[in-house]
Amino acid sequence: MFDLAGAWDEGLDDAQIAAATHGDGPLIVMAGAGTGKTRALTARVAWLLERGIGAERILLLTFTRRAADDMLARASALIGAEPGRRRPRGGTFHAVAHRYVAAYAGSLGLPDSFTVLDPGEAADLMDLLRGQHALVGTKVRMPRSATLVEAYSRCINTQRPLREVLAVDYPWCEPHLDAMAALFRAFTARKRAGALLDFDDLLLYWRALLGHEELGPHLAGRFDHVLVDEYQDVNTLQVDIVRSLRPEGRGLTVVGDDAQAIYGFRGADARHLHDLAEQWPDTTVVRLERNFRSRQAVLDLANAVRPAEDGNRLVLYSDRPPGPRPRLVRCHDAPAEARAIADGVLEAHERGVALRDQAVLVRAAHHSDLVEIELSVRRIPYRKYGGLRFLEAAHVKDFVTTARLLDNPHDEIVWFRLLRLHQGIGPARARALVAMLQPGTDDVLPHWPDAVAAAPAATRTALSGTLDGLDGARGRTTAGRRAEAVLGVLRPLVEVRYPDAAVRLGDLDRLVATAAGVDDLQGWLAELTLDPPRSTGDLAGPPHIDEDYVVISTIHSAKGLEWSIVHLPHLVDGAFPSDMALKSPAGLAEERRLFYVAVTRARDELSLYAPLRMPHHRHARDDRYSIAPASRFLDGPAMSALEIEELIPVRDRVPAGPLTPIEIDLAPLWR
DNA sequence: GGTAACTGGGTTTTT
DNA sequence: CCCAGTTACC
Repeated sequence: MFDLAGAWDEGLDDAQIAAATHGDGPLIVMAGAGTGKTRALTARVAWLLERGIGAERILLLTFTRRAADDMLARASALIGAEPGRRRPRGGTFHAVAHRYVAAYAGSLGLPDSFTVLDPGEAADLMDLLRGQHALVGTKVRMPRSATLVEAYSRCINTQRPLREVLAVDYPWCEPHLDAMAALFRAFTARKRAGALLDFDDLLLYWRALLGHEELGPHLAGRFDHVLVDEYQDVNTLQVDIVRSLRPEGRGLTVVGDDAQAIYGFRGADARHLHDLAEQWPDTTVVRLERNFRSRQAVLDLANAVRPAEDGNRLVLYSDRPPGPRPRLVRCHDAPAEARAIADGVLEAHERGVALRDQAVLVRAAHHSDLVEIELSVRRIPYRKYGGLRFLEAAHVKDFVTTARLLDNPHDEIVWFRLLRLHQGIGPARARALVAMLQPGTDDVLPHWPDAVAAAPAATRTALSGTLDGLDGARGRTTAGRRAEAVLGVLRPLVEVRYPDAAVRLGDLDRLVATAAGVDDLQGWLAELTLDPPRSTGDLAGPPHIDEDYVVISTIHSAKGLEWSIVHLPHLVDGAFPSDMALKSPAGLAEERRLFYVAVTRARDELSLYAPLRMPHHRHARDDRYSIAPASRFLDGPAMSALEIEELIPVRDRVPAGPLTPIEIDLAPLWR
């Protein structure tokens, strides 16, 4: 049986215990960074289980799959779960939504074989349709397909009309308002017709299920408790979902920190966190301010940069010894910054700090380019998280789309992509061939010979090989074998298409290997789409115990994580804060919160880097530089929490005066 | 008419 | 480094 004293032994303090043992009324846990909210939430789940609430009557909505798994595993450990015992339901909003949409596909008018589109595929679909809506041409600037998807998604996620979204966020697109509205209508219709669901649709459909007269209360009634993590990052749709799940607020627990709201660009708004407290008068608010993670010197900086506008200002404090003040390293330029970081990593390693306990956190994925080069040169292993995703690599997309074809051969976009992989088939021929295959009809198989005959002579062998291979793959029974067969189809195409085919096929081999243990290929693909591996290394499974590497991550992907030592490069206006965000006060405020998140990842040591000379990217070709003193985050209060270190004199010297001309003779090579 | 190979300009963050 | 626009080739 659950022993509450066991939880105390883990070091819960009064505030955490108050959160864990709260009754049924709506509960908001305002949790500053590093204040042990995961422990509190875990303890709450354990406490609920101990009170006799069935595990299947608890729903845990978290921001990432990792957070959900982590919490569920810890809760199970707390109550000493015997194997086979039911675990609480949990996952990301999108993953849980997918489960419900799959279970009630029929009621939603969807076939069981519906497909989840990733944003890249959604952009491809936009591209396919834009031609019919006067959104192509070179005379005026046209929104890119990714921009179209973004704008569309923002309308959905904030439930604001397109007119308003364009006026506020995409003013330069306003001339295209009518065309975009028409395109978006066509986009929705096309998704509907092809049983294609993008990420937003998953939320829309789940919300629709919950809003249904009979089904809604039934679904909500399955749970006694709903716990939502990172509530400052929810958007309007997610708020609606939570409200439908807990209409009276009974059994609702949300955890959040408005100072860590960093997903405004995705339609999130921290105001939802405050609205909640006003919605039900009997809401209990528990504040977690005692930080278990960082030394006080790091927290002093965090408190100084914490945005002032938040209503319930949390001030973090620590019982640990203060530790060294965070350093601000002012260095000559970005290469010097990279060298300084590599120096710091090696120096700490010699002191006994494992590489895995050190991280370089960046605003944008490419900010670590030079650091990566420097680490490679010095043979310091690293792993990069965030930024370009594995799933976005062309060959992985090829694999995923082809695998989808097995169960849903009616999807024109997939055929289009697969056909274009063949040498000699471009957009025009692919379109003609897709028309011949008639993917809308019952079976595409009878049309295959026609399609092969219509293809250019040079590609017929390859094309018929592809089609036969697909047919063979459809006959395979297990997911693993099907995945293998798909790779078999793709292998010759990849070999011809990509110069670095060997590397890409290596990736696909690993992907296929992970499919071996699954029973449902389509479900596995949907999961892969919703929760893609965060770095290529993740596919290889859990890393070895003795494997050691520095972590490079975007700050967004680093949320919720911590390291002993953290390096923050590129603290220069235009880089961090990003120049894209400098235009509006709201954008700048979000950058500041992002900075707060970055600072609070550090347990013991924190170094900020401000290169003085940065290529001004608009003129990068001219080798013109802008002189940037530092980021505007480093104002008075922040500076007083910092130790300043000047690295400027360490600049590489070039011999003065004219050099002897150097001649290089390549003639011997051609003899 | 259609494809492949080249060139030059632009680049945030993620479920 | 990826995309779009252009050109050269079938």
